[in-house]
Amino acid sequence: MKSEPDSYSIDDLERDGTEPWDGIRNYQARNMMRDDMKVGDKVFFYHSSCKQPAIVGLARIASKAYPDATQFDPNSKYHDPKSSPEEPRWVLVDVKFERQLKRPIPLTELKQHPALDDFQLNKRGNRLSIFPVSKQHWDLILSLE
DNA sequence: GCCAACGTTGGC
DNA sequence: GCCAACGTTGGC
Repeated sequence: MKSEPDSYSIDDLERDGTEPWDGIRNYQARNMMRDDMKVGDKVFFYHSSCKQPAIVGLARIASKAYPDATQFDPNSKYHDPKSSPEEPRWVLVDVKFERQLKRPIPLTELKQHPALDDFQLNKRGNRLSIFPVSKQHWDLILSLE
């Protein structure tokens, strides 16, 4: 799962412990949270749009998908006037801090491994803020730590 | 249903 | 700040 450290970093998650992952307004990402994520699933926490884009920590899914309250709040930047509590359009999951990596694994380094060519972060135009990681990729990336 | 315009993401 | 990628919007 990606996050811009300027808005929410791995340090913030460590401080907060568990955080509702609000503001996802992409149908593909929403569907993955709704259909594919299970409590206890492991998560890579990735810092995007910053000096050193990198995988920085581990987390876990801490809840099933439930409606994202910010969509009903007119004062929220995530407000969606087309959504209603009766028929919520957007959901979120809670994410629970597990640990920081011993060192951040920068995107530049991930790109150097041919075995990670088809890892989504390494693909051009990758804009999904949430995507699945295969066991092979997971194990390889963790071994770089 | 097509497609141009526009907005956003995110690496560099 | 630039630019590629790509999702969304809206006119037709």
